[in-house]
Order: sequence, then C-alpha cells, then structure tokens
Amino acid sequence: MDSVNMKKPKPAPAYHHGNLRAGLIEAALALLDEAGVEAVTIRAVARRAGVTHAAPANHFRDRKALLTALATGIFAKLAGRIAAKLAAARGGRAARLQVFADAVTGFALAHPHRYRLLWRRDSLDDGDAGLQQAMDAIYDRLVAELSEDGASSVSADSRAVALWSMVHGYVALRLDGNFVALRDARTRAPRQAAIVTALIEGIGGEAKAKRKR
Amino acid sequence: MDSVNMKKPKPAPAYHHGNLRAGLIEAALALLDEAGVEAVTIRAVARRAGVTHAAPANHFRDRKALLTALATGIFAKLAGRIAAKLAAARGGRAARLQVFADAVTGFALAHPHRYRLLWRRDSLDDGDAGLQQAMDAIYDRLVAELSEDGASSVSADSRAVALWSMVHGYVALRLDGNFVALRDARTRAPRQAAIVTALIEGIGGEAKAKRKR
DNA sequence: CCCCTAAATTGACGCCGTCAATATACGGCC
DNA sequence: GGCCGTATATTGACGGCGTCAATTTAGGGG
Repeated sequence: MDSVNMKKPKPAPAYHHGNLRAGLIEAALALLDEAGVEAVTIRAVARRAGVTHAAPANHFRDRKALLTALATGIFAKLAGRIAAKLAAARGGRAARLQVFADAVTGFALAHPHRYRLLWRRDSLDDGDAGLQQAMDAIYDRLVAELSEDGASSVSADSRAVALWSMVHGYVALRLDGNFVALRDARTRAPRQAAIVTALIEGIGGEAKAKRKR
Repeated sequence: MDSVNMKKPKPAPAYHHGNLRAGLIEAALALLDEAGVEAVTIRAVARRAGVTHAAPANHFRDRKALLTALATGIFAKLAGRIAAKLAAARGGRAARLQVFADAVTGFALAHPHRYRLLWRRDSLDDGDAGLQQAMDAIYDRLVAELSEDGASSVSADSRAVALWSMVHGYVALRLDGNFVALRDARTRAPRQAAIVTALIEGIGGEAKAKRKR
C-alpha cells in the first residue's frame, strides 16, 4: 500500500468526464423544491452532488447560468403538460380555456418553488435564447386557442394577454398567500375556475349596459 | 420608542438619538430604485446613511425587517394613489375599473423595483401585521367598487379577484419583459386598457352562445 | 505510451448578515 | 454643573456566499 502517491480509492459514480452537469441540475432541483431558490447556491449544489465548491464552474458560468438552465427545463415541462392536457381536452373554447388555466394553476400549486423561479428575472439570464423560447411556446399555444374570431371588441392578441395575465397573476398571488382556495359564492365552482368564467362572460360595466348573454 | 416618558428632540441632522431610522429607510429606497432589491443590503444602506455596518441593527432586527418596513410604506403610497385617482374619477363602473387598473399599472411602470419588492415574499416578513394591512387596503377598495350587483354569473368577490389578478399579472409580466407596450389591433387602445375591456365585456366562449351548466 | 486538454481540487479574495463586546452621547436627576 | 443609566453607534469577528487563479487529476487521441 503506497502512502505518498495514493489514488482515490473512491468507487466514485464517475463524474469527471461523465454526467456532472446532469447531476448538478438534479441536485439543484432537489434543493429548489425543498427550500426555494435562495437555497440553490453554487456551493450547496456542489456539496449535494458530491463535488467541491468550484467544480460547477466547469459547467455553468455562474449561478445565473445554473438557475437559467434549471428554469428552462421547468418551462419545457410546464409547456408539455399544458399541451398534453389541451390535446386530451373535449368541449368548446370555454372549456379549453379552463383546461389551460387549470394546467398552469395545477402545476404552480404542485411545485410552487419551481413556478416562482420561472419569473425570478433577477436570478435568471434574461436574454437567454433557450429560456425565451421555452416561455414563448406557452404564450403561442394560448394565442392559437384564441385566434379564431371572438365575441369581444378587443383583438385575439389582447384576449390572450388578458387570460395569461389573469392566470399568472392569480397564481402569483395564491403562492404569495394573498388568496386562499375558495369556491365562488354563486357558481360554487373553485375560484380558480370562476375567474376564468368571469373573463369569458365579462364582469359587466355600467349597470344599465347589461347585455344579454 | 417605548420608554415611559419620551421626548421628541426633533433636532440636528446628526444621528445618534436622531432620525437614523428614517435615514436608513430613505437610503434603502434610493438603493432600491437604483439597483433593485438585491442591492438593498444592510451594509450598503448603512454606508449610504453614513453609519457603520452594524448601526442599523438598532432599528431593524434584520434585513427582512428593513425591507418589510420599506414595503409597507410603498404599499401605503400605492393605496393612497389609487384612492386619490378613484376619488377624482368620473364615469360609470367600467371607467372606474379602468382608473383602478391605470393607477396600479402606472405606479408599477414608474417604479418597477418598488412594485416588485411588494411581492418578494421571501424577502419580507410575511405575517407582519402592518404589511398585511397595507395590502388588504388595496384589495378591499377593489371589492367595494365591484360589490353592487353585476352582469356576471360569478360573485363580486370572484370578479374582484379576477380583476386584481389580471392587473397584477399583466404588470408582473410587463416588468419581466414578457410584454411590451402595444395598442390593441381593434380598439387602438393601449393594451393595458384593452385587457380590462376584455374582462368587462368578456372574451366570449363558444361562437354561438350556448349556455350549459 | 505519452501527452494534451477537459474536469475537478485547493486556496484565496471581498462581499454579505449577524452576533458580541466596547465606546459614545443624550436626558433625567441630584 | 456633574453623575449615571441607557439607548445608540462602533469595532471586530465568524461563517457562508460567488467567483477567480493556480494546481492537480483523469481520460482519450496521436
């Protein structure tokens, strides 16, 4: 047994020209789910992956790059889930819009830290092409759902922005604890569905301007 | 602050039994506007206020407490602006809802870092009574605007949540750079107004009004 | 087989938040 | 005025962070 020039006897899962990048993403995701984006530090991720604190630098320029890669993957997963649910959806447009809203809300409530990361622009490389593309995919899907005609006086584009804004805003406020899960007092539907209904039907303007609908 | 009998010296610009607390808030606000919440560190605030790094500890337990005080003041200012604009507003309910949305959007775009801080729950003392109260004031104002009847099938509460969610979501997405300022293709109104119109009028469900459920 | 290069380690630097010990200045009280 | 208690501010330290530079290690191509 040589003492001086000794090799690491580690059975090592063989990083080093292996899969450290994937291992880091995995560790980062675990930390994110457990304790939020604040806990996803380069050093903590490295510890969890079993490497030293500077090893990640070979795979991610800095912390923002790591979080951006993480967020891009999360966006892709969310987009995939939305697409799958819409593909399986039955019913007319109102029902499809509800499906869209449900998909986003469900994902966000199931993985709050992941959803929050998606919008933590100060922690992400804005301008990252992959990230931008992953985000656009979701919005484009929504515009497609709304592109055909419409009973509103505003354009399909604005209607898409309205729905996407409302869903995102509702989720953001829910995650921040400003709303709790409730049912609508009239329709008994979950509030999350009721507000989509409100957008589809309209909340009414002047009392005199009631419209048949 | 809570001694049995206390006097208001009200004197010199000199700190030390003066107005350091206010000075720290002022310095923090300046840093916030200049470089975002990340830049509002205890030490940077102390430097800007001309004291040493540990002086703020006498006035704020920790960084969260400082940011919470900052956010509470910002919330109060926003609520005041909303109330003022609504008080001066003419027109029916649709117009008033637009005023509300304009007030929030205008504030957020004018002071993006301030608006963002309001929702950085991980940086704030959630559960802080003053903060919660300042937030509720805005929501309550909105519910009041919507409380009387309505042409929608959903309750006033859900309609308030819908509008507040949409406005907040739109602003959040705008601040994140996901939308740019545009005009609606049909109405030529700024998109920010168009989406409120969309909510008031409804975006339409099935092409032929088919009410089920 | 050797060597080149990518990957990982070690160590350092200056930030940060926070705590403990110390110094300072104000206001009440004699 | 002079003392003193106490609120306030300073000094210094600690560990954790991101990041950089220098070094060591491993693995594949010539």
